Amino acid sequence: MQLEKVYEPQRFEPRWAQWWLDEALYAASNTSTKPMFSLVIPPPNVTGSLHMGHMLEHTMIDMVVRWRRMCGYNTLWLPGTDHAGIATQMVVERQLGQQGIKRLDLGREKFEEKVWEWKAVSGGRIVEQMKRTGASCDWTRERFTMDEGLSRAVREVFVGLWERGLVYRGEYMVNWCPRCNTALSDLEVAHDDTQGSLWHIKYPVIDASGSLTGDHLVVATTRPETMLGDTGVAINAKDERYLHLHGLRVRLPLMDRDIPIILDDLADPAFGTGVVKVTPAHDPNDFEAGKRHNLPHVKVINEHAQMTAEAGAYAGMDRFDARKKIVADLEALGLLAGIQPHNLSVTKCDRCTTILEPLVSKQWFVSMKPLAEKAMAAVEDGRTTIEPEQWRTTYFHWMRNIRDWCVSRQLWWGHRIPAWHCDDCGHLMVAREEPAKCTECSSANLRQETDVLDTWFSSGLWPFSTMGWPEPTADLKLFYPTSLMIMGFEILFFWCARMMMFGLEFMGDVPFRHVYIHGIVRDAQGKKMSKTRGNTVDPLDITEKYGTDAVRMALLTAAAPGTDILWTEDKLPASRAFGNKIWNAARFLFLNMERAGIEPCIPDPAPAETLEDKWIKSRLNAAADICNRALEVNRYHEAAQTMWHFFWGEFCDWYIELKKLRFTDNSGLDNNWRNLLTTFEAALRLLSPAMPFLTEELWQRLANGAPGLPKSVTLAAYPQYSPDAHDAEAERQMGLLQAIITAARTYRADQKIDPKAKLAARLVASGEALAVAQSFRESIEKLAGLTLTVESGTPKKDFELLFEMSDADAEASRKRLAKEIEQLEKNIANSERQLADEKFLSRAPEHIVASIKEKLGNYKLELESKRAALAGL
RNA sequence: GGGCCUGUAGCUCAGUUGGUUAGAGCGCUACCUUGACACGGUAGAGGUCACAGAUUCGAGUUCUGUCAGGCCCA
Repeated sequence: MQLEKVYEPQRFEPRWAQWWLDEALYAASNTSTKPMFSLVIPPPNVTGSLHMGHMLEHTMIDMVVRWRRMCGYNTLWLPGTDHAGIATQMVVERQLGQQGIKRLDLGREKFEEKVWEWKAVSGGRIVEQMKRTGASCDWTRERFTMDEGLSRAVREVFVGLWERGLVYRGEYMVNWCPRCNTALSDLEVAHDDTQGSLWHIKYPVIDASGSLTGDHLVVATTRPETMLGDTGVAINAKDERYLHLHGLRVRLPLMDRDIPIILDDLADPAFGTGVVKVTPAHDPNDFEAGKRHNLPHVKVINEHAQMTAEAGAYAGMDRFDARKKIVADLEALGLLAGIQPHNLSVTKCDRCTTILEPLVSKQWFVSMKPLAEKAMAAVEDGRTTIEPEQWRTTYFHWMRNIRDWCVSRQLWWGHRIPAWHCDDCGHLMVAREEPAKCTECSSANLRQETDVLDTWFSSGLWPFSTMGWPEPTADLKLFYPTSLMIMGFEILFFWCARMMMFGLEFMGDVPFRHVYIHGIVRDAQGKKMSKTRGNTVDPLDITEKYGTDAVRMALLTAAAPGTDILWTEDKLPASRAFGNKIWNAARFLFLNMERAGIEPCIPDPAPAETLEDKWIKSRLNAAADICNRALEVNRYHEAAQTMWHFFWGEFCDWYIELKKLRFTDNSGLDNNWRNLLTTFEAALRLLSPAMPFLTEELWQRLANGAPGLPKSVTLAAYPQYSPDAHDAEAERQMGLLQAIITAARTYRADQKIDPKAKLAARLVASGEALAVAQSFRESIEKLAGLTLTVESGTPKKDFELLFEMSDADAEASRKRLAKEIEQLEKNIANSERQLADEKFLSRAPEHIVASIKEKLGNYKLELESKRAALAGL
């Protein structure tokens, strides 16, 4: 069998992706008795497409899931998407807008139909992209947050919370997005530090009889347009400057409304003028102050951020136009005392960046404190772990300062709140199914609540709603709690925290045993990738160009816990080169198998007879050990780097190089080949979780359809550590062999000896080194370009390699030796100083002292040897 | 304002509980178009671990402070 000369993953990746799907290779069993490993995907937004963040997350998940599966676990990776209420509604509204259709003209039902149509198109896209990248999900269990079953779970939980008294409805000040036309939760608000202004406005003081006193109070505000809704002016009780005015009133400019001067801590004597206007309808702090002082609400800005009829002459204007006009009008009246530049934090809509308007409205809330307490306890006692550690701290910090969650959204796309209003008596009913008549007055005039729930409400149920809850399904029984959750920190509060709360409340147990928070993929300058910045990388583009395995490897090797990935495209050629290396190692084996008269096969294991066989088995064992332990604790980069180093630095650089010297035509499947092929096959299994496509392609070619083998390398056994396979002797001896070859090569390079010229050399050694040099004499000659004589003797170090130097330039050697001697002298001085230090001797542990002594001995031997060599030049 | 993280080779980053001469990939230099691979091979150069103190026999690693950069929450 001939492999093409160059690794071209595009040729086989789509084929294997499709085959894995067709064979349903990754479907989990809910009747299996094998140990279980389950994980639910953080559901991507159904309207989105795959970006680098997904690619990183899915690659990590896929690696750990594939590894568990190969380790013999009954493995479930449950895929799906969420309906992303606001984002999806925005997209569909925009599309309809292009056809000149308005949502309100269409009506709720028709609009919902349109969204479902769009979902069918767009939801397919991200799933197709995932399939192409080989995500080893159980596609038979794919879910969507708006599926019937998941919607039922949403109703069940909402009603359950209502029955527990944890859901309430009321008039509160909420974050309102005038563009999305909906209330938002605190988490959907972005705070943006902006350079603004502080306007100082004169409010004329009036006395009890209603006449102007000629005095005035100067208030400082960042939002002059809200003054039209002022219903009070606050001063601080400790502020001597204004106390004499307490009890009087001021005449609100532009509106000619008389409003009281109140005493309240809202007024900070150190800020601005120390006098603050109070607008209970348009500011959260003023809302509270208004409650304390019974101030009326005057709503001057509406849901569309336009001035209301209450705004008098400004009615109908946009809030920012009104601001300009009001400032101008105040100035004309001589009531503008000044304008100061001022830095302030502006609240914006997380989705559309529109500046939010705090508005009072009737919304649905979930009481969070009781839920948060359970969620904290579960992490405190270790039922769920959160790693890296810093996120555990963040989790607690947020939970401790939690506030109630506004869950209602004024959207049409989402789970409609299961509540009904009686049009006759006004009674409110929350129920699992639509009631036939009012439970108070028996009227049949019922209207369902028009609000829908925050998308994160349904996402919060994901680990159990996807498994069939509230039905007691076999899936739930086996796969809940899930084993692991891998996700980004940006949804730690939005999602992870809520899943913890809902899981504990409704399943009586945590949703997952471990949470691992990965970093985010940034651009080369460390900036977050975003479409508006235009610095995004399309994972499918680079996948097409370099292959999925290369993209995976580039991400994995860079993904150290707790750090973000600065994405530079030069990571890709490197990992594709690694793929090419693997490909060509295989190509080499296949070519030589043909010469040896061997059909591709995975032979039975053979005893390791040669040093290189014993050594590579020991190294494979060590690599398997590191990979298994690293994957156990989410150290993906460590596993990936270990695979890389084992395959390239050990298997290719040394093992194959030594093995090829033993090839003879028509040898047949001897022990030499058995060892080589079984090691190669084990290496493919070792690498499979990281590079599933390439390893599958090569493994299938090697397996050659032989009976009795697993269907796919991705279902074969992952290499495991065995203490018996560790061979210290072989590692030591191989180390000597490598040192001999490297010494000769270094010498040649230093001396700039023609690479084709054979160099005569003498090796003096004793014991193990002598034995190794004797049995590998020809190999050393070939790999280092020598003609070598090996002599028994007593070298100063392990061995001495001597060259004929009659006409060679000794200068380079002298320089190198001098440098090495200098380093050795430094080391010796260091060690001697340490060993002369009584404090060190008395306080350091014995094994450390012993190791320093041994080190010193070695340095001295080496120094002697180098000095002799230098003298001999 | 409260909290978290980062600062190690030209670049991107590793560096478990303090203990050999601080590592990798890319890049760089020299040589090699050696029959698997130039997406390659061989050999190199390159770091006072941001700075200042402290603890310790011993600090890249622990503690304190300073500087620089980033993030989260108000």
